[in-house]
Amino acid sequence: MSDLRVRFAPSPTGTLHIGGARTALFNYLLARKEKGTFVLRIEDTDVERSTQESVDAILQAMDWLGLSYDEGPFYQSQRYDLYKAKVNALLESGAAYRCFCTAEELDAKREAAMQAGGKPRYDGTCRDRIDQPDAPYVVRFRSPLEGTTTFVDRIKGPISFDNAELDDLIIQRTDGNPTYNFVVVVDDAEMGITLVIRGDDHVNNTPRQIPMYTALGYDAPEFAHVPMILGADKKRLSKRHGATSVMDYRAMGYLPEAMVNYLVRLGWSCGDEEIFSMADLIEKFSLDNVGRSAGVFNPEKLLWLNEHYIKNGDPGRLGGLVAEVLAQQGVETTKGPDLAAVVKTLQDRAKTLVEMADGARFYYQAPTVYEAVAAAKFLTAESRPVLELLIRHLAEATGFDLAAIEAVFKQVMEESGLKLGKIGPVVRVALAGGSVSPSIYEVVAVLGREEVLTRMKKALASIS
RNA sequence: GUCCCUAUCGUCUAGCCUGGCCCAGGACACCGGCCUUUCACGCCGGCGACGGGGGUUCGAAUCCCCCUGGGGACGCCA
Repeated sequence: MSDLRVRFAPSPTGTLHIGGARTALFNYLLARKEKGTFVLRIEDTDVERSTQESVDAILQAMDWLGLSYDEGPFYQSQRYDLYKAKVNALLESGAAYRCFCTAEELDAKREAAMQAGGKPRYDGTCRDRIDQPDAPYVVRFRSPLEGTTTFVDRIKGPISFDNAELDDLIIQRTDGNPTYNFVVVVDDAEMGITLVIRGDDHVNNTPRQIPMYTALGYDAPEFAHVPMILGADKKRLSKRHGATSVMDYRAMGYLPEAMVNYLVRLGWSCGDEEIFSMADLIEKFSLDNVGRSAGVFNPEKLLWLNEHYIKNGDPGRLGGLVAEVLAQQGVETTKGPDLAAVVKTLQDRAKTLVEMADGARFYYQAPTVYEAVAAAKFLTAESRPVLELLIRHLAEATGFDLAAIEAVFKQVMEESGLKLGKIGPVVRVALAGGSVSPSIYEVVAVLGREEVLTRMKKALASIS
């Protein structure tokens, strides 16, 4: 166990997105690699937008990806007493003060400042006021006016801000609830977080938070800001770029290991290596190799990785997953051929579990209608003799493994004088209902003698 | 607008810190070929980048400066 303590702190206002998942992954990986502690904290101080459904969705997504945490989930909504006490401490020490400006006044000032071409900042109206009217107020943190705040980002290197750029941010709302920039400081400190790994969009918050650690009597943690993930148009990744939720990909038939592999390589690299198992990553991951610039989310590469993991996956496990997809589509898989055997015939031709399910369906549901074009071309009077020949020999074959089946086809080819190119398509339509299927010998073997004969006879009967 | 970050093939990136091994390597995608009973897989090959301008140096993708591009932040959201 090392002293490293990291955390993932999502706000439950939606599902777990690609970007959040990567941040969580980086935290997880570093914690596991350094044998540190990974804390999960739910940032639900925005009562309006936080929902239990979102919490569940996030937890579920993390579980799917295999990102286990050591402590938590902690809910900020259950820690208000702590925040309240800290706000009061700041008020007493003078590090914070009450501000009686109304939201409307503030909006107007912000608008004006923006118009004037400046940075919209709080003008400090209540910073030094002595009277304390009996009116609604917010609490603001007294930020330093001069000097520079610098920190060394573990990914980006030294970053510094002029304190004059900062304004006094609100740490407690009119309704008494604390705000993000405050609770994040209190919690990261109270939970002993030593390294904050979070999105790039928080670099600007960092110089505002550092003085708060000091005012509260805490040591500031280290920071590592992970670059943003962009869409193909270089704009911040959002719904209009298509599926951005991790679970959307699960629904589309993606494997969690493909998602993890893709996510980690977006912004991190290890020489020329492309394929990483979670175990590899725990061994090899390092903040030193995380890039500093934003990256574009590339669904094609994710697809390729998924294809890779499907191709190399354990047939038994994949079979279970495909069965789930099929079940959702109302296809029963408990009766037909062995799922693992079915999967083996499809691993080289499916890029997703959904595609695999599409390819596997015919094994469990005999064709009720034949694909029109294929039937017109192959289920003709001309193919009757071939089907009859096949039915006879297949029924008589001593074994029914690949070798036996191949022998039967060889024999039929000889007797009919036809090449496999003529016979294969006929059998394919009869068994699978269309012109696309795995290798015909494999299909025959997996389907089994009884089912093959049934389907062939049915096809034969359809030719009239 | 102000501030912060950032910049190698269309995309993800290696190389940059510790200049020469780089007329820049890998992967995805794309294109062509081979294999082939369908669809795929696989294999082989190809296209394709150091944003621009100044420096420093015998020598720069690598170091420095400026410009430009891109992203982010500027909320009683997180």
